[in-house]
Amino acid sequence: MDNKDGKPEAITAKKSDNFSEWYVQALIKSKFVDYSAVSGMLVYRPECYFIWDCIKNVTDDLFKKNGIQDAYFPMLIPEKLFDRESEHVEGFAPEVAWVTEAGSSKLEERLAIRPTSETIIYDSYAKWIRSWRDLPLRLNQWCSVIRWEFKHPTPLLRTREFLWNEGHTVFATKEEADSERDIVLDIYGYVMKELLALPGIPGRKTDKEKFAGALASYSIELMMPDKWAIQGPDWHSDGQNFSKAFGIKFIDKEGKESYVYQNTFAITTRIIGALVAIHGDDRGLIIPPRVAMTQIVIVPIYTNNNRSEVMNHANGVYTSISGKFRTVLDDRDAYSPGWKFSEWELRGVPLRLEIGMKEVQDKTVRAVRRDDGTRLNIVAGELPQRVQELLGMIHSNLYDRARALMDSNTHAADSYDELKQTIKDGGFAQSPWCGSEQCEQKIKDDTGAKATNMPFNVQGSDGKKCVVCGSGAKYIVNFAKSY
RNA sequence: GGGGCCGUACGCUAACCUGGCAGACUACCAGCCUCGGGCGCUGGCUAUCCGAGUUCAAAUCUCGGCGGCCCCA
Repeated sequence: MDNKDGKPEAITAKKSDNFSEWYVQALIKSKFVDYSAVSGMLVYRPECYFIWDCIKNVTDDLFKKNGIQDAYFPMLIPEKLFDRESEHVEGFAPEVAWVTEAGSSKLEERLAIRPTSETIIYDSYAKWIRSWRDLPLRLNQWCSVIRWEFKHPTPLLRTREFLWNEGHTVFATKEEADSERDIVLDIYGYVMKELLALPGIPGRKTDKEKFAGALASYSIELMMPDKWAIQGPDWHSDGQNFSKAFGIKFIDKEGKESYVYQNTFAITTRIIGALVAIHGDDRGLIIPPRVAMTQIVIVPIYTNNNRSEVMNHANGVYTSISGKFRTVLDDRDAYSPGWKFSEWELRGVPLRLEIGMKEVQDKTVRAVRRDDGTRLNIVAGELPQRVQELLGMIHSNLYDRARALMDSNTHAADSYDELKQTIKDGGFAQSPWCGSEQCEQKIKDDTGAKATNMPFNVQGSDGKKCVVCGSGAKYIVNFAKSY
């Protein structure tokens, strides 16, 4: 984008000055994703897709351990099925893409390309469930969905196609259905913290912001570097809305016919956009070690005179760690060491090992952390253990840094003035609220902030007054400008 | 719905106003190099969105199409 300084591949925008420009350059120049021929639809290149694979594998494993199995349902949904639940249709209709033709003939009934799969899945559930013995039924699918956004697309954060899991579980009773909530939210929280080094705020959505057709929605909210909120994974209690619309009913133990209670839940590729945005810096991406396709890059530093000695040492180091860590030995002759440093930093490899003649003589390697630039020399014989420690430290540091950003910009705001000031300054305002949609709407109109969720870990609305109307507060709500 | 801007190689850009061999940087390919922060050098490859018009001659002027971006409602 800018060649004048002779570094055309480097990111020219500063994250702190121009966040959105920085974000796009970081993603594209690092070869993490690319635009495709379809506006609003992305190509996930290997380092990006690797992260999705990690999220998918770990999440799926935990789903299975908790009794949720994978299945797969069609991508196309007949219009009459799609239209069956009215709130659901209203929520999604404006951005549904339709298939209307096959070859040269018009279809008799147009088919929706799934924006989400409740309707096609519940049509099957209605056929499968007859008795209390068929319950619970807990299925999940990994797929992509299409929502034809008309706002300006942003890579990973707002795209017309994205990848996700959609869990669709059904139970005989409301209690049983509700008991799934914390299991699923804990799985998502674990994946965020332990894999992606991302902190989040779990809580319940307000009725205004809940999923179309749900009784209640719960989300994990994250803070972006511009101090706006972005919604992470979510879980919805759908009650009997869909089961009544789709006729999913069973004969219970007493011989009575009743409708099932349902839940849905999802994590999407959007979280990878949040990961890039939150961890990256002016040099490029910083990928947390557990999801980095390349965890360690070895850069040998040699001239024609000492190439074999240096490569000898570098190969030894590679052999000693490559079985245990995802390691690349960058022995490309065509690039200078400095060029390689910049390249791997741009791509976010968490740990770099430099090996030149000094290290050959000392039998050491020079390690450079991507997260904070720390350099240290490591004795070659201690490598696997030391590298293991360093990767762990990098993960913790990334998490702590993101946590500090979020915590230091989250404020209790018990008055309307405090709320307005917090939103104006940028950040999360946690304020008492009476529960009325008018008060919620007024906050949105006055400040541009919306209710992200009502955090589980913030109690104490007792005795407090709604910041808008002054009547008794029922909830503490996390208000923020939101993606 | 209304208004504006812009389409030159992988990318970024010059030439456009005032018509005359489409130039630089980068990438890419081949080779060299003294290669510790995008090192330096030699050689090579690739482009005027599509169509029509005006003209001896069109990237340049005119018209139409297609595509992209921005602003307003």
